[in-house]
Amino acid sequence: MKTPGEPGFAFPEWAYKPESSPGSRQIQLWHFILELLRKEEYHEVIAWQGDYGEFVIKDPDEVARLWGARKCKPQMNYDKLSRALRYYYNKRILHKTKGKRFTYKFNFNKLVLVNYPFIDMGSGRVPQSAPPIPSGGSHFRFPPSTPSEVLSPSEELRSPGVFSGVARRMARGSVSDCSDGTSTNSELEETVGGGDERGLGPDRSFRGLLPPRMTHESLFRMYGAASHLARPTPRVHSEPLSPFPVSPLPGPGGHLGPALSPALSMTPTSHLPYTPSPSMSSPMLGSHFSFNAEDMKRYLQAHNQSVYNYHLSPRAFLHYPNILIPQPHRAAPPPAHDKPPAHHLLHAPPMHLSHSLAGSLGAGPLGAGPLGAGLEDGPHGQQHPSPFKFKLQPPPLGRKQRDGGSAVAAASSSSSAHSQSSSSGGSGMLSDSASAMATPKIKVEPISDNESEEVEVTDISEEDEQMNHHGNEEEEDDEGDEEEDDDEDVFKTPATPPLSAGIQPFPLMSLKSEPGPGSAPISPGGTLCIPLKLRFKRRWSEDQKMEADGEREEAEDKKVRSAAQEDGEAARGGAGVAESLGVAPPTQRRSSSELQRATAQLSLENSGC
DNA sequence: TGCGGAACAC
DNA sequence: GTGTTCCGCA
Repeated sequence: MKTPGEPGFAFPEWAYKPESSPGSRQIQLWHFILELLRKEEYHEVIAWQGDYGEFVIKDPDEVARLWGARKCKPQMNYDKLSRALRYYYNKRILHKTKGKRFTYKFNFNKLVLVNYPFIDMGSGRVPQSAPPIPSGGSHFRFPPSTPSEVLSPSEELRSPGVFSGVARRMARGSVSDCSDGTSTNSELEETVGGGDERGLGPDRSFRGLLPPRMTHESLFRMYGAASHLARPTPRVHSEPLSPFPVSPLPGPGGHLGPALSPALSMTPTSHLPYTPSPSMSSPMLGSHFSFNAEDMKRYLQAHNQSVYNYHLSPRAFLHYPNILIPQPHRAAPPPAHDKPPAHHLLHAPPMHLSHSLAGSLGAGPLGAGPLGAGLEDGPHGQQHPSPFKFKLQPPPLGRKQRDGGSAVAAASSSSSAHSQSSSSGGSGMLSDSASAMATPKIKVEPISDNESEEVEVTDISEEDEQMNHHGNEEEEDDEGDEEEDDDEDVFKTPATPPLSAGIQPFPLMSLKSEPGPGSAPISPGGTLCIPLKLRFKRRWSEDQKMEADGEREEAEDKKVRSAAQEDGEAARGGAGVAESLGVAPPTQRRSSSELQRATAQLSLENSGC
């Protein structure tokens, strides 16, 4: 098992390999696409459109030409390029937006989140349409931290600074290789600008980031800009929208920021077993972020949404806990609208987060489920905390699969539901159970293909959400997404189902309901907050355990579930809060010191709440 | 217009 | 492993 924290932590390799993958000759098509998308110059040729990472190739021939130039393939044409794009379907890097000509959509799960969190899809300048966040409706941009930002995911991730460098490389390098490419190159380069490569760590660093290990610093670096954002930073391009990039947490939140994106990345990769959260937390905790709660929340929301939107794995959500958004109340759902706007990211209603969190909390270890649901809200506003199911994504399906997939998807969804219901009776339980379920199953390995498991998880959540939401986010996309999901396959983990039932839309509810108290060192202050923390701890601990012991996981899950159920009951009773939870099983106990610390901090902070 | 298999190059 | 090229199919 790899833990996120571990160096070996695995993300799909392709995630790291941006330009540098050998086979790719330094630049991969999708990177190239992103590059073009972020450049205003190419907006006429290719531009973001619609939601989430959806983009349209306005001038296929030109895009092909540019790509060919970069790759020194004069013969390149759209037919060929499109073939390459189609291969991404399987990798889930992209999918075709059905019904829209020349329109594709990035699966940020894997890509963006992982790789490009910082990237601003629409370059900062050009808001083009940054890939809008689905739920939010608004488009979010990736935060371009800087011009350089772009980059290849891998490097980017690795080192914050790096990514800029990478971008450069991409720009330059990619194009530069060929004389032909020059045109492209030049442009790209311009955007890229800089030259600082910080070539920091290689992929590994990236990996490291995710996990607890990720150093805050690194994160900050990565998000540096973002961090700034939080504060009045200059850079922030408008990114407010972009979930990841920017906000991540600005300065104080740096942790978050990093965490988030990393988390995302992690999730996407899915590699992270639940650990992420813990890991995240630990770091975060250590640094304790000082962030504005609101901003954080918003950010988180956005993040969650994005995650959700992008089909990130539920795990991504886990991170949120760290974030901690004390706010229980979820207000209205930050509709897409809200989020969309630049500020929104920051401002975005925490709802989702809290809400999601709550759900997750209540749900169980996996925040994901709830989170996902929460994320989704965007459009609707609240969404139900639909239980998301974890699906393990199987390798991308080809069309064939898709075909079958539609049916399958339905089935899966249904099945997932079943599993959930069956598995956990309780609402909250689901998440937990799911998480538990998931965890064990989940492999941390990097896998692209293997992703199935890891990614799957993420996807699953997505699917679940989608399933639940269905039209919400992507209408058009939905199909695609669903397909993807379907394709991905889903393993459903039992968790989700209950959530819907159990999970309460309102974060508060969930919070209260959640058990927590017993276990964790709760801080006096906000009981609610504390519970959450506890919850997180539990989750984390659980995750960890799970990772550690697959078997135990189940047991724990059960316990948790029971606890959750209890919690729910308690909540109902009114008392709530965790006490009932005291049950919090061993997992809590186990919760790593980090977690505890984190929770403690959180609690403290929250108490303020 | 889009998909995906297959062979092949790097 | 990634992408290119070619091709047949819908």
